[in-house]
Amino acid sequence: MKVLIIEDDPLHRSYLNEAVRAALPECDGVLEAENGNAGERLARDCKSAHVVMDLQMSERNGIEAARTIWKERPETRILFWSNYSDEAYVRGVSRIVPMGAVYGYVLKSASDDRLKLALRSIFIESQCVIDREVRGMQQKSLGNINGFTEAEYEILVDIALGLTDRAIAQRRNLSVRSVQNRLQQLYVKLGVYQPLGGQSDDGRFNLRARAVAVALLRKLLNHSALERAEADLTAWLARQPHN
Amino acid sequence: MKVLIIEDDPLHRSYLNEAVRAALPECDGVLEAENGNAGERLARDCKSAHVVMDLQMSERNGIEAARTIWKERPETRILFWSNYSDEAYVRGVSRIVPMGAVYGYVLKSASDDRLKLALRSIFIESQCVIDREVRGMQQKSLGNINGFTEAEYEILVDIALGLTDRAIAQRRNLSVRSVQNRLQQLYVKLGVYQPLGGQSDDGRFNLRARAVAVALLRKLLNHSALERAEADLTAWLARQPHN
DNA sequence: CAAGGCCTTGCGGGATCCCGCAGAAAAAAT
DNA sequence: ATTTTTTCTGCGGGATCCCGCAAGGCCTTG
Repeated sequence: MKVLIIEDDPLHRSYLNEAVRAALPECDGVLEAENGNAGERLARDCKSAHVVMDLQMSERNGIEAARTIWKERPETRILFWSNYSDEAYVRGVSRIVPMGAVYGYVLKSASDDRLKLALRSIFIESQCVIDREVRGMQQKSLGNINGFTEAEYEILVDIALGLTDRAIAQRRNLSVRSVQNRLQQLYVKLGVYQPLGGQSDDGRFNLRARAVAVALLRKLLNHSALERAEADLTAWLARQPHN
Repeated sequence: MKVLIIEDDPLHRSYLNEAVRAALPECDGVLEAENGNAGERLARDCKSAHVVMDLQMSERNGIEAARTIWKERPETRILFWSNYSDEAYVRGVSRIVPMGAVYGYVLKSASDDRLKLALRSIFIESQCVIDREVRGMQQKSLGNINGFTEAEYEILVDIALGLTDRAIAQRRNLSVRSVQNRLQQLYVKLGVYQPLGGQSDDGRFNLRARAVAVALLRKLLNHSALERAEADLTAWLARQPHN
C-alpha cells in the first residue's frame, strides 16, 4: 500500500508525511506532490495509491485534481485535508465523489489524533470520515432548509461570472423568463429580495450584483469555484457559434 | 526586544517561532497570538514589540489587525508573512502603512534564509524588505501602466458590494453620471468593455457583474477585501438617514 | 491669455434588469 | 386518473444600467 500526498505547503507536507507514517505503519511508500498536476501524474503512475490532499493549491486546485483522479480510478480513496469548510469547497467535493467511493474531509485545525484516526478509518477500515463541521455544512447545503438547489447554485454561478439573462437562458436551455424566476428565487434565499412594501433602503442595491456579494461573503462561492466556472464557461463559449 | 507572532496555523506559528529565535538571538521574548484580535490585545499590552503576522486569518484578518496596531503605535515594525501576493492584499497593506514606517512583506514560499534575513533587516537594520514578487505587484498596482487609480478601485469595490449607481453617487459625493463615467473607465481597464463595433459576443455579459468577476479572478479583489468593504459599507449605511 | 487635457455633469435613448400577473406544461401527490 | 403543486413561459411596464454627445470647470503648458 502506498500513500500519495498532494499539498503545496512544505511544512504541511512534511507534517502529513510524518502523520501518515505514524498512523499507517503497514504502508510501504509515501509519495509527495506539490500541486495538482504533479499529483495527477503520480496517481496515474502508481495505480494503487491512496491519496491525501489539500484543496486550494496554486497550480491546479484540489477539486480539479481529485476529479481527474477519480475519473481514472473511481475506487481511489481520498482524504481531503483543508483549512476551510467553505460551502463552495464542500459542495465542490460532494459533487465529484463517485458512487460508493470512500473518502474523507478533515480540517487542518483538527487535532493530531483526529487526523491519524481518519487516516486509519479511510485507508484501512474503508470508512468515510467527515469532520462534524464539514458535515454540518453539507447538511445545510443539501438539505432544504436554507439549502440551495442545484438550479439555484447554477444560476448563482452564472451571474457571478457576469452572464446576462439571455446568455444564461441560452446556456441552460431555458427561456429568459425562467432564468429570471430562478434569479428571484435566489434573491429570496440570499435575503437580498426587497418585498415591495418594506422600502427601508430602497434602490440602494443592484440585486444581481448584491447576490454575488453576499454569496462571496458567505463563502458560498470562492475563488476556486469561480475559476472552475470560468473555465467551463470559456469552453462553452468556444463551442458556441458566436454570431 | 520582544517579538509578537500573529498566525492562526499552529504549524506555521511554531515554525515562525523557531525562525525568530534563530535569526534574532538578541530578542528576549516571543509572544504568540492565533488571530487578529488576540494579536491586537497583546500588541497593546507589550508596547515595544515587533510584529510578524499572517494576512488571512479567520477571526480578524491581518490587515485589520495591522491597521489598528499601527494606529495605536505607528512606529511598530511589522513583517507580513503571507501565502499569496494577491493584488488585493498588496494594495490593502500599502494603503495602511504609516509614513516612514519600517515593514516587510515576504511570501511563505520563500526560503528559510530569506525569512531570517528579512527578520534581521527589518527588526535590526530598520530596513524595509519586500519580496520581489510582491514588489512587482506593487509596481503594477500603483504605476499607471495597467494600474488602477484609487477612484477606480473604489468604484470597483462599490459595485462588487452590489451598490447601485445612485447609492454610489450618494456615498462618494458625485453625480450619478460621474459614477457611470468611472464605471466605463473601469470596464475599459478590466478589458470588459465592448467597443461598439466589434460585436463578437454581443450582449453575453452584464458589464457590471462581469467586471466584478474578472476582478476576482485576477485577485484584484478577494474575500478579505470584500469583508472589509462590507464592514465599511454597513457603517456608512447606519450613519445614513434611511429615508 | 489662449490652447489643450482631464474630470464632472446633464440629457436622452436603447438595452437590460426586476418582477407581478396569469396561463400552459410538467411533476408529484392523492 | 384526477387533483395539487411546482416549474416554465409570455406579456408588460417601471427602474436601472450603459453610454454617446456636448457643455462647463479646473489645471497644466506654451
